[in-house]
Order: sequence, then structure tokens, then C-alpha cells
Amino acid sequence: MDIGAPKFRRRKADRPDEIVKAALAVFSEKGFAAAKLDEIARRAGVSKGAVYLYFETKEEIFRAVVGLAIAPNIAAVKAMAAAHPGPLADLLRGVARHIGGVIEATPLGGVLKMVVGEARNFPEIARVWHDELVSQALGAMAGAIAAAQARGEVKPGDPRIYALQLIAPLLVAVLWRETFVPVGAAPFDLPAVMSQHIETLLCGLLTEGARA
Amino acid sequence: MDIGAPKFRRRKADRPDEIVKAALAVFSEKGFAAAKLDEIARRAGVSKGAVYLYFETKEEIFRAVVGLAIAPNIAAVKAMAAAHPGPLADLLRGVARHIGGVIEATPLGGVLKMVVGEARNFPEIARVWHDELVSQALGAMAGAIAAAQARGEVKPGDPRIYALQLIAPLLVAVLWRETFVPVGAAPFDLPAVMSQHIETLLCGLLTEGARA
Amino acid sequence: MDIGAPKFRRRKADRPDEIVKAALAVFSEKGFAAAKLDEIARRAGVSKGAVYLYFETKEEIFRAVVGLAIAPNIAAVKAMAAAHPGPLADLLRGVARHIGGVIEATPLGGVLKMVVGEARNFPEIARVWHDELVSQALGAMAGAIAAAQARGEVKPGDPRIYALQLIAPLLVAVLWRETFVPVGAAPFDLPAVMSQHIETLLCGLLTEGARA
Amino acid sequence: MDIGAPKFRRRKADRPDEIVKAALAVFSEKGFAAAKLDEIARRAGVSKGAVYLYFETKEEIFRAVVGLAIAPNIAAVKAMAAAHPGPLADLLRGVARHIGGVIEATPLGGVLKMVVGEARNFPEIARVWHDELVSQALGAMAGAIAAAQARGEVKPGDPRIYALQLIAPLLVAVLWRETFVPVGAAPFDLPAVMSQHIETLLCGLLTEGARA
DNA sequence: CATGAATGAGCCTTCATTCAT
DNA sequence: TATGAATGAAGGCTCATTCAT
Repeated sequence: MDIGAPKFRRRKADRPDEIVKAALAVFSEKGFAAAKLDEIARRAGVSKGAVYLYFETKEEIFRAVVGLAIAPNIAAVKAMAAAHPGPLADLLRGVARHIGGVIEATPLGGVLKMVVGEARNFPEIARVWHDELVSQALGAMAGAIAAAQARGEVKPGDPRIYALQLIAPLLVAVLWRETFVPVGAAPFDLPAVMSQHIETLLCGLLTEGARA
Repeated sequence: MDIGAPKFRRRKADRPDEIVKAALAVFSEKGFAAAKLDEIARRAGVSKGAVYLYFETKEEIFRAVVGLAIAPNIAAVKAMAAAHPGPLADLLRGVARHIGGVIEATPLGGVLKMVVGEARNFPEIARVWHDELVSQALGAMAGAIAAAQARGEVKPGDPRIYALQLIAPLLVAVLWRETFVPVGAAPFDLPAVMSQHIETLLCGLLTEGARA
Repeated sequence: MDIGAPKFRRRKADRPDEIVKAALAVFSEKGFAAAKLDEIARRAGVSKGAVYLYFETKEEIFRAVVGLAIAPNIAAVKAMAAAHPGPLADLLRGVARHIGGVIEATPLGGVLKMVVGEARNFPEIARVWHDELVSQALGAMAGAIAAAQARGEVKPGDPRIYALQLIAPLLVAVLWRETFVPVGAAPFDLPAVMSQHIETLLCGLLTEGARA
Repeated sequence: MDIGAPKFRRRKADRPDEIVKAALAVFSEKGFAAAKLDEIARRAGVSKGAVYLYFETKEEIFRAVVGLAIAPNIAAVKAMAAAHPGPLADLLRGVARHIGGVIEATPLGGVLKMVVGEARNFPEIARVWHDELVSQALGAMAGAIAAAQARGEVKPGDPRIYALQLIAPLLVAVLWRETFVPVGAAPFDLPAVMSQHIETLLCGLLTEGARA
């Protein structure tokens, strides 16, 4: 019935990436347990058996998917941690723009959903995400805010909570997009959310002296 | 043939509730697909067969769990929607305190995680949550904010985004608790988050005239 | 199409035995790897799933099958080891008759084939069989023969080899039955083999003085 | 464009033999079903695909392995069948020495294990082994023994059982080596077994007149 | 009503076999 | 010829669901 595409494509080097990409989509849609290898293989354009040429188990694919989203972001966090000592407002605007850009352009939103959803089933994954990425980023931002407090730029208050306040709307907007937009909810415009949020928050965050 | 003390048997009318409660815990930990009926039954203190006396399928239990968390909150949302026209600051502080209390005292956090995680597998659930609860609450808050803007109390800006900004840190703090605290992350103190956030945000939200 | 036997039989206590019995037959015919759980279940008269109510894995079933054949024979070996100090000829005739009877009446032949065939795949099983059964039995017989040598009843020679000589024809006859009889070979009559062998061997084994 | 020294490539004519040799080792260790073509190919030093240039299926390899061990032994059996009519003792000693030598020097022991283990899965193989080798050898020996009985050299008794008695210890010693020695059992010295056995057995076998 | 043994469809994983290169 | 990536049927195992008791 089906004249068929060529059966063999012989592209060993490309396969793992294709599979991980397909797996990301399926895991992010279905969650780990409900994701079927058949579907991952089909979306990657290979047979079920081929997946096992590159990954030992379904779990290993999952780890690869989650890990793939960590590595490229660690550098960004480090850069942020070593940020220039200029006025906090500039730093926060820069960070927000960067994070917003990453979340818009990459599948980080889906991965985030996976990490949250499977944290109890794969605690090490949650741990790695926390230790290597989330906690680092939060700590770096809290550190910058604490430094600004020491300079008299920022009002008293828990700097870690300030950091949380700063990124929370972005994360929620992403989860909103993943969760409710597909069933008809009005989407949030991420850049608009971020800029309105930053300006509002800064206004309440900065001391009068710092509002140059 | 008196066999002694009467066995203490919970009334059958309580069973469905106990099952739903147990199911909530298991679904919230494992997600829908990875949750096992064996475990739900065990935690509810009944046999696996008994579960099927009250629910037709695993999916129905899931719907009951999610639905159970919606009903009691709808009233609160309606009350909020009909809120008194006093100064916005008072309203927001009240709302925040209420939501914070609910999230601390009820398993709403776990249900939220479930809804987010299973939205693609159960779109109608996401739809119900959105239409009956989340969107209502967001709309009510946005309405109150828009009204305050009309009164000149609040600066210009998208009121729906303002509403998002307002509740986002709370939601993220809850997901943080569910996701990263079990693997060793420092928890956030929810009341502290909420009060610091409200005060910071109000400061940037209100016009100078409204900061009496 | 099928009016069908009753689906549920509710005989928890009987099941493991029935399954092990069916598994013995299938493993002994096919070997471990070629045996299919479907067939074991079918022959046991249960569904595939039911097997897993009583055994964790296929391997565990295999171990149960092999183990089942060890236990009841250990006692016999111990009895032999503590044998009466009468003339060796009587002892050997008794032992031979006993072993012959066991091999005729029990599936020991099939288990033996399994142990030999899977020794490399399941070394612990081979080890248990050796340590607990085969080596004990051989040692006990060798001991009895050595004692008889000390009494001047038996000619010089390695008593362990004498023991091997004694039982070998029986074992080979059993393997013959399992291997070649099903494809048309003439069977050996086990009792005849054993009695002719014992008499022949004793004649060459005993010293002239002992041939009363 | 001289790339240097010529690659040392085994001639293609040798390949089938190398594959069969590797297959013999793997089949003998694992049994037919548990043997993997990957491993056979690797041990033969060829790719998995190359195996299929010489053999159609795994089964065909198996048949080749088993067949290979038959052919060279058939001649020996024929020679034995046509044996000189000298004293039986000499003949038996010669036969035993010959068989012992073959079993020590060739992998016949492993093949024997395979034939026994897979007889039910491959009845034709068992049949061929029986018809062409085992039954012939046994018949030849039984014939020689019957002739000796006719000459008054050997006591009455079933000559086929006498033949079985004669070779059984050797076979069992081989299976012992394959099965229990790898898990720590004390090995049997095959020549010692054979010579002690022959002398013991002859003593009980021969009539007084023949014990010159 | 309640139990839990039993069922069987479904999924992950393996591996003999194929075929483009 | 030779390779080894790719295939897909098959098998071990799980678990939602059923039903005799």
C-alpha cells in the first residue's frame, strides 16, 4: 500500500539528537509514565528498536532530555553571578530580558513542567536541577540584591524572596502557556509580562535615593 | 455466639471521601499514569475491589480528586468578585491572606501540580479548572484592579498582568515546596513571601495619591 | 465461541505447586531461555498474570523448580552417609535400588538435564546442586567404599572414581531416555541396567575374600 | 597512493569454519536460545552481517556445529564395528583409550551437552546423532560383546547394557567437567577414570576362562 | 457491600534478520 | 564481499479491571 520512504538512512551521528528532541516533545506532553516509546520512535522517524541502539532504557532517554536543558543554561547563570556592579535596575532588566528570551526560544518551559511533574518519581533529577541550575540562579540573584541593599539601593527585606518575586510571573506565564492556552485560555505576552513586572517591582524595591 | 466488642467499621458513606483523599496524595506524588490503584486502595484502607464500588475507572477517581479541589474555592472567588469598593490595598492584602491560607491548609498545591502535569492528557480537566476557577479568579482580580485604575488608585498597565504578578510568587513558592524541598532545597516561608510581595508590589502599583 | 470453564478458581494455596509443576515440564523440554511464560501459564491452567502473583520473575520460577528437586533428596543422602557398616555389597545394592526408584518415580531426570544445560547461565544453581546434593552423595559413597577398603573388602583404587563408576550408567540411561527415546531410540530398562551393572561391578570391585 | 603494508586478511574460505568454531563455544556455554549472534560474530572476528553470508539462520549454524562433530567420528565407529576378533579385553581397552582421547582433545563434550539440552527443541538433530553416531557406536560395541559371549569370553547378560556400562563413566565425567568443575567441584582425571573403570569392569565381565 | 485472586491487554526491551552502503 | 545501522516480531512483566466468594 505504502510505497514507502527509504528504510535505512544511516545517520548514526544525528540519531541521538533526533530521538532526544522527539522524546522531549512526548515527555513534555504526556509525562514520563504515559509517554510511549512507540510514539517517541515514530516522531523521531525511527523504529522502536533503533532507539535502543542509542539509549539503554526509557529512563535514560528521560535523563538525557532533562540534562540537555541544563547544560547550556549553566553558563548564563555563572555570567549572571559575576555580574557587573552597576545599578541593580540595569542588572535586573538584563536578567529578565535574558531569561524571557531563553524561555521563549527554547523548550525550557516543557522541561520545567517535566521536572516539577516527575520530581517525586526521579528525585535525583530534581536534585540536579536544583543544585546545578535553579538554586544557583536564585542564589546569584539574591546575592546581587543583597549587595545592592548593602549599597543602600534596595529597601530592607529578604533578598531570596525578592529574587523569587522577580522571576515568579515569568514561570507562571510559561506554565500558563503549557497548561491553559491549549484549552482556550488567553495567552500572556511574555515580554509584556516581564517588562511591566520589572518596572512595577523596581518601583517598590528601590529606595528613594536609587530612583535616579 | 457473641464474638466480643463490635468491630469499629467506618460508615460506608465516608468511603468515597477517604478514597479521594488517598488518591489525591498518590496522584500528587506520582502523577496520573504512575499512580497505582493498589497504593490508592491501601492508603485508603480498603481493598482494590472496593474502590470499584464507588468509581468506575481510575480516570473517574482522578476527576473526582481534581473536582473536589475546585468546588470549595469557587465560592471564595465569587465573594472576591463582589468585593467591596474600598481601597485596593486592603482588598489585595485580604485576598493574598486568604489564598495563602488556603494553600497552606489544603492540598491545593498538589492538585495544582497535577493539573499542570496532566493538562495535555486530560484537556477537559484543564478546561474546567481554567473556566471555573483560575480564569474566574484572575478575571475577578483584574476587574478589581481595573476599577481601581478607573478611580485613579492604580497606575496604568494591563490589569490582567497585574493580577498575574500578584499571585505568581505564591504559586511558585508552592511548586518549590512540592518539587525542590523534598530533595533538600531551603523552603520558602509562605506568609513571609506573601506579605513582602504585597508590600513591594503595592508600592509600585499605587499612584502617589493612593499611598495615603 | 468457547463456553468456557469457570474463570476463577480461588485456590491460592495450590497455585505455586501447580505452576512449578508446569514449569518443570516446560523448562525440562525447552530449556530456560526457550521456555515461554505463556506456555507455563497455560499448562498450569492459569493466566500469565497469575504466575506473577506467586513468582517475581521467570528466573525465580526456575530456581523454585530446581530447588524443589533438591530438598527431598538431601535426607536420603544423609541417611546413606550414616549407613550401616554391613558388607559393602548390600549397601551398594540398596543405594542403587533407592536411586533407581527415585529416578523412575520423580522428574529428577528432567531437572538433572536442566542443571547440566543451564549450569553456565546459572552458576549458583550448579553450585547449590553440587554442594548440597551431588557432591554430598558422591562423598558419602566414596566414604563408604574407602571404609570397605580399610576393612579389606574392596580392592585398591580411587574410591571417588569407584563411586562415579557406580552411578554413571544410571545417569546416562536417564539422559538417554530424555534425549534419544523421544526420537525413536530403544529405551533402557532402568532396573535391569542397575542390577546387571551392580553385579558386574561388584565382581570386579570386591576382593576374593569378600565374595562370600 | 600506497597505503602501506597489506592488511592481513584471512581467506574467505576459512570463514565458515571460524564461525562454526565460535558458535560451538557460545552454544555450548549458553545453549541455543540464550546464545546471541552478536557474540558468535564477535568471537569469530567478523561482523554480524558476515555470518549471514555463510548461513541462512541461527538454526543452520547450530546444525552445522552439531554436524561438524559427527562426521569425523563416524569413521572411527565403522572401524570399531569391523574390529579384529581378538580377545575382547584388548578391544575394549583400545576403544576406551580412543574415546577418551577424542573427548579430551575435542569439544565433543560441549556438543554432547548441546545435543542433550536441545534434543526436544531440535528432534531431527537428536535423531541424526542417534542414528548416525551414538546408536551405531553402541551397536558396534554390543555386537563385539555378543560375539565374545558366543566365544565364551563374556558372562551372560544384555550386551547393550554392557556397552552402556562401559562408556557411561566417561560421559558422566565429561558432563561433570562441563557442569560442576566451573563452580569449584573437584575434577575427575579422565584417563584415570577410564583405566580404573575398564579394569574393574573387565574383572566382572569376563568368564574365568578368559582371564588369562 | 467487601475482598483479593485472576485476567489479559499493553508496554518496554531484546535480538534474529535485512539491506543500504 | 563485508559492514553495522535499522527493523519489527516476540516475550517478560505490569496493572487497571473483573468477579467468584
